[in-house]
Amino acid sequence: MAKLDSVPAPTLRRFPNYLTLLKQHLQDGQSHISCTHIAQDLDMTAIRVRKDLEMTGVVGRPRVGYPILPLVEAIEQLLGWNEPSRAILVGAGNLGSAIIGYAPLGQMGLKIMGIFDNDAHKIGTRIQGQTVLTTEQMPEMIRNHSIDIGILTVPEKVAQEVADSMVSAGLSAIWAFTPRPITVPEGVVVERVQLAASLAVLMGRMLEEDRRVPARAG
Amino acid sequence: MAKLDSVPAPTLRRFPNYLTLLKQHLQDGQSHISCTHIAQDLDMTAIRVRKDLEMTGVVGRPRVGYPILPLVEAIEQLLGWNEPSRAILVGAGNLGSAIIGYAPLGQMGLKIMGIFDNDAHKIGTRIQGQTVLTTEQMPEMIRNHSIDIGILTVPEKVAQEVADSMVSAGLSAIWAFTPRPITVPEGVVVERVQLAASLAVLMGRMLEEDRRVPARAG
DNA sequence: GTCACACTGTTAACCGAATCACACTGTAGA
DNA sequence: TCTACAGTGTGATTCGGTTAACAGTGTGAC
Repeated sequence: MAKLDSVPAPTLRRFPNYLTLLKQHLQDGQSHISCTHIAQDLDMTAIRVRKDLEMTGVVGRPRVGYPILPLVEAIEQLLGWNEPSRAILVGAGNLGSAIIGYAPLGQMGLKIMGIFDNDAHKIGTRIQGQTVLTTEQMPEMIRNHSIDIGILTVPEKVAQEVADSMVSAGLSAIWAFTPRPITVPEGVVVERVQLAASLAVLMGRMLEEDRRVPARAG
Repeated sequence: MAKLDSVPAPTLRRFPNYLTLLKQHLQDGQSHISCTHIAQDLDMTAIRVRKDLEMTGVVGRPRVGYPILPLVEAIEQLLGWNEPSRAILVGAGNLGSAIIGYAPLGQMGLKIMGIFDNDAHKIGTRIQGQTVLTTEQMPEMIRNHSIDIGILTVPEKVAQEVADSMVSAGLSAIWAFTPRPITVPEGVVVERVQLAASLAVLMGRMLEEDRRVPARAG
């Protein structure tokens, strides 16, 4: 039985990596896999893999490893990827379209129920087979289809406003691609994808490397 | 003078947040700002702000706060955002186009020097005013224009291959949007943007919340 | 049957980041 | 000039996640 303890965020972040690897080995016909093997494939230490898998409650056997199928099922259950969650996307710009087109979204238990924008030029157009609706129709959609997750890819200026109307319509989780934080009431979960933060880490480390080995002089 | 100690990754990640806030206050005509104020605006603790700003080497004054302009300059220097870095993007699909169209890229010191793809349908088309070139032309471009950063938005299958040819052409940093890790030699910096990981955290926490307050049943 | 050992499960040590507590400083106000 | 105090700077503490160390276990080989 899976533990009900809260899973640390770093572990949650690594779960998808395990999933893709496990599914691949499953397709190759294997039924068990050892954490040493997983660690090698994903370039991490065996201990960390063991610790992460411990969260699933699945037990392994000496000289055999962990049973893959139960692992996959346990992880998917911990992530809620075993059954589809209903989601909407607001902001059908470049980024929004890219997210919608991101193939493995379906494998992650996400079902896009609607796409919204307030740009007259975009309303009525189709993205990946779905018609773009006006933002005004959003709250109704959230209520009538009991949407769980809102994907926020609107420009900075209206981000907070849209988030507010999402929350007041009953959404419980927001996946935000906004450069600045948004504030939500207690109980609503927000996860931000910060491209700027990621780039900052990349360039910061790059400068550090250059400083350590000054091969190229600016 | 800014410290040359390595800046912790979490701090690097927060720097862009400070930057946008600071620039905004600068535009509003303010010359100084206190960490308490910053903390309130960004919904974090004052202590953490102070610790982060400590890395810049800029000193604040009691009852006045930190001088904004030096702060901005110090942070941009630590991130290498003060002068443009030359970058290329490989993989002109949905995601690639979205990245190219991501407005603040220029403010982050990134100058896109070329866009590459190996899909015959895309080669020759224009994205944000730039013509898509064939992947074969990439190494030449890297060498001739001393490109620093490669943005990797290709499908999973060719990711490692493209990364390899980037590295062998002399790139020193890769910003990868690939679902699986890529391996590079020592000295090359890789930063992955993992959409799946982010979504995993969101949904994991959502389930936790539901478990804690079981308002909605299945 | 029994032996070796690959691999797991668990407790303890470690480390870095976040947080706390508090001394210090110099400005603003009287 | 003096005082109060907002706000900084810093050493000590806590905390969570990673790593290490080691005991336990049951499979596969002989």
